[in-house]
Order: sequence, then structure tokens, then C-alpha cells
Amino acid sequence: MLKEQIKSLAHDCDSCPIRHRAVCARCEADELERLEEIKYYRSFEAGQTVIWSGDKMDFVGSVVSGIATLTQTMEDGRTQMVGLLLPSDFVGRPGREGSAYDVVATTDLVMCCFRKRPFEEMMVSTPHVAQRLLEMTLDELDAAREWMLVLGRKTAREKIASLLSIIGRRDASLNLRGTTGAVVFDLPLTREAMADYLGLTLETVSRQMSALKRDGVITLEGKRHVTIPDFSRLMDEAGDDADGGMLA
Amino acid sequence: MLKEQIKSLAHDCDSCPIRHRAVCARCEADELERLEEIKYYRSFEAGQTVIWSGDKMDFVGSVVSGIATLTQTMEDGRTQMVGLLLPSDFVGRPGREGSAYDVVATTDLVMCCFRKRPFEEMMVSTPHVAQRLLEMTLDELDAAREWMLVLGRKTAREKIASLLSIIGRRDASLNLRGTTGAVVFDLPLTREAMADYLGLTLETVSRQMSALKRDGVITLEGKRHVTIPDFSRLMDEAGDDADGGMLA
DNA sequence: ATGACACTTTGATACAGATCAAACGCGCGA
DNA sequence: TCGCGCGTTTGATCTGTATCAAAGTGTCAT
Repeated sequence: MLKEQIKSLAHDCDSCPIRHRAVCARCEADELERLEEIKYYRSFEAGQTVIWSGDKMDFVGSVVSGIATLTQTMEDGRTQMVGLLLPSDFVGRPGREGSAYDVVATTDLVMCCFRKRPFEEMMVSTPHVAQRLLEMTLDELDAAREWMLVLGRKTAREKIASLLSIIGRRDASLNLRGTTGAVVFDLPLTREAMADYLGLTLETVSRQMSALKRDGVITLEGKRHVTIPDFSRLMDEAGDDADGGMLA
Repeated sequence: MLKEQIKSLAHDCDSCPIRHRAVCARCEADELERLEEIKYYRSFEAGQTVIWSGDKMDFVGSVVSGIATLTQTMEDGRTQMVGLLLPSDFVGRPGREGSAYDVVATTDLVMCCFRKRPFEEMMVSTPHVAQRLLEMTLDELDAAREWMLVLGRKTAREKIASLLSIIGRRDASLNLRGTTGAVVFDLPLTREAMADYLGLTLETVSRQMSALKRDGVITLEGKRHVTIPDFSRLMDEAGDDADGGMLA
């Protein structure tokens, strides 16, 4: 999507692509007006750092388009990704001064930011915002716990399959396709970013991608364009039971 | 603490040991009254399962005393602990029918439960409950992300040291002691539970505990009673920088 | 085109932690 | 007191993934 298109779309919440999924999802017209007063857009290029861990953060916000990552780094340089932020996901923690993580744009990124103080005031005065944020935070907690199982107990092959199935499923839902036929998407992550997500080295990621290709679980055109001919086969490889443990 | 003591204490929110830390922490007197109407206590013995993953859950609630664990299990039996529930921690998710995890009492356990439907209604009508739950959920998300770093990138020795420092720090804060002098506590987990928490086998846990003892990082009396003579030494072993990355 | 550079693949080897196996210690009921 | 059972320790060996190293691919600027 061109930056100009986004600029023109995004200025008005009514035509915002994430209007119905972000923190503002439940807001009424008058509440949106209050939000409009404290919001502004920021764009980042692929590879740019949005905030460094520990830095003061004077805004919170939503990813409008593009993808960002949350990572933690140890003193000796080992890093672990702890969040993958997709359009509509929320960044920042109301009530906290600094960022706890590095936030990095992995693709070109547009964010809808709210000045922090006024947003925090809205949190108390406008239940719809706090309610939606609670819902989103609970979802993120579930995702984090799912990921703890992946990190703690799955083999390298299962980890890769898990990541592919997550991205594939999200992609299918964004584009309103099911996961019955073949699923096709572009990987938004480098091998190194995949490794950081999965607690592996990039060499192991590469080897396991090759192995899944060799075994016909996936097809690759170039390094990034992935086709999954049989999605339930992929789920088997991920070690999840066939229906993915979906819960209402 | 004797069950009888808890029963007598717990009936009245004013003398509840978790009054100021649980979901109800922000409630006013009238709000507490409404909560009292929908609450009841349940006790579990060490080892008992509170709920199985997938089972219908008609309550949510708080841990009053004792410790419970949240675990995920794969079809082939591999398990990963994804939460360690201490007094004041919240169990269950408003708006969800079934439990996503197995919840097991690892010590004798007392819970303060709320009937789910009425609690969900209070969530909308009483902002203080929802606000506090949001705060607690954000804290849990941070803890889960910290744990992702442990699971994904730390060595077995660092994992053990991380777990010990977490338990030691919590214990010191519960008992209003600092972490400057020696820290002493009883491990509330078996070696197997520690392994499930850390994504290790129980043999590796045992070996690393022995190694930390041999190297003078910890002292053991019996299998469970731990003394940490120098807490900052333990933090070094955990790979965390000395002040533990504490953020306001 | 051509080179430079970032990303990726592939190969050889090392090692941390898993697995398989046996014995130990200690609390508890008979 | 004995013996049973659970949790734990320790030992020997195996293996999956990391590490070290080199070569391959594609894209972009010149």
C-alpha cells in the first residue's frame, strides 16, 4: 500500500483499515472524536528501530500497516523475540514510563500513536477503551503461553511448522480465506528473525525449511514466497492437534 | 496456615490476606458487597486438579493461599508449565467458556471463586474490577515474555538460577525482607515441576541443582530448603544484569 | 554488465542436554 | 521395625542443535 494512500485514509477513523480490530474498536462516535484529538501518525522504514528498551516512551499506539517485533536482549547479545506486532496490535503499556523491549519495524510500518498522558486519562474516563485493551491483552497472554510451549518443548522442525501455521492462519483470516485449500503467503521475516522468534540459530532454521520443502510439506518460490498445499499436514508437523485447539 | 483459620478469615473481605493485591484491590465498600454476594471458597489438596484443559469453567477466581500451576500438554504427553499462580493471582478468563489449560494445585490451595456470569456483568458495570484485572494481566504478560527469554535462550544452569531468583525475590517481597542479605526459602516445586517450568528434563534439573550447590551459589538442607548466601551472585548466574531490569 | 553486500544454504564437527538405567534416601503405613 | 513407594541423585551413552566455516543467490548502485 502506498504511503500516500495510507495518509489519506488514515486521517479519518471511519475509513481506517484497523478501525474494528484495534483498541478503538468499541468506541462510539464521540469517543472517536476525543481520540482524534490526541492521535498522530508515524511512519518507519523497514529495519528502523521504533524505540529502544529502557527509553522513555511518551506515546502508545496501534500498528496500522506493516509488521514490528518486540525483542529482549541479554548483555552478551543473545536475543529473543517476545512479540510479533501485526496490524491492529497495540504497542506500549499505559502507566509505564519506559519501554521494556526493543521495538523494531521489520517491514515499512505505519503507526497510529496517542499521546500517553491524555490516553491514560481516557482509559479511566472511557470504559470502552479499557475494555477493549483488556480483551486484547488477554489474547496476547494466550499467544505468549502458546509460544512458551513452542519454545520449551518443541523440536526445531515442529517450531518452524508452528511458525508457518501461525502466519498462514493469520494471513488466511486477514484475507478472508479459509485454511481448507492451499495457503499461500509471503514470509515477513528473515531467517534470522525466525530464529529469534523460535529460540534457534539461523542455520537450523534454514536447514529445517529445506527439510520441510524436501518432504513436500511446503513449496518455496524464492526465499520468501511460501505455499502450503495441505494445511492439516503442516499442523501435524507442528505437533498441534488437527483443529488447533480453538476456543471460544 | 490451618484450613479453619482461613475459613474464618476469608469469609470477610476486610481481613482477607490478599485484599489489597487481588482483582478486588481497587474496590470500594459497596463494590465489595456485590462481590461478596457472588463469591464462595473452594479448597484443594496438594496434587488435586482444579480444572482440566477444555473443561467448562463456570467460575473465575483468586488464589488465596497455596500455589497452583497452569500447564499445557501435547498429544504425546510433553508438557510445559505456562503459569505459576501465587496468592492473589487470578484464574480464568472472563468471556471464555472452557479452560485453555490444566490448572493443578501443587500445594494445599484455597481459592476465592466468583460465579462467572455475575462476575462478567460486574466487569462492565464496575470499572474498578476491570481496571485492576487489566493491570494484573499486563503484569502477567510481562512475566510471560520474560519467561520466553528464559525458555528460548538460556542454558540449563541459567534457567535454574532464573527460577531460583524469581522464587527468592517473590518470597522476600511477601515477607517484607530485602534481597541484600542471605535469602532462605522452601521450594514449592518438585524437580519434575521445575523441569516442566523450564523446558528441561528432571535429570538435568537435578544435575544443575547439584552443580550450583557444589559451586557455592546455593546451599541445600534436604531437597527443598534453599539458602542463597549472595543474591547478586545468583543473578549473575541467571544472566540477568544486576538490578534485574526493574521498571516502574 | 559488474561488483558489493545482505541474506541464505550447505557442510563438518563439537557439545549441551536428552535418554536409558540403576541406586539412593526418606517418610509412612503395616 | 520393616519394607514399600515416591522423589531424587548419579552414571553412561546418544542425539539434536549449536558452532565454525565456506560457498551460493539475488538485488541494487555504479
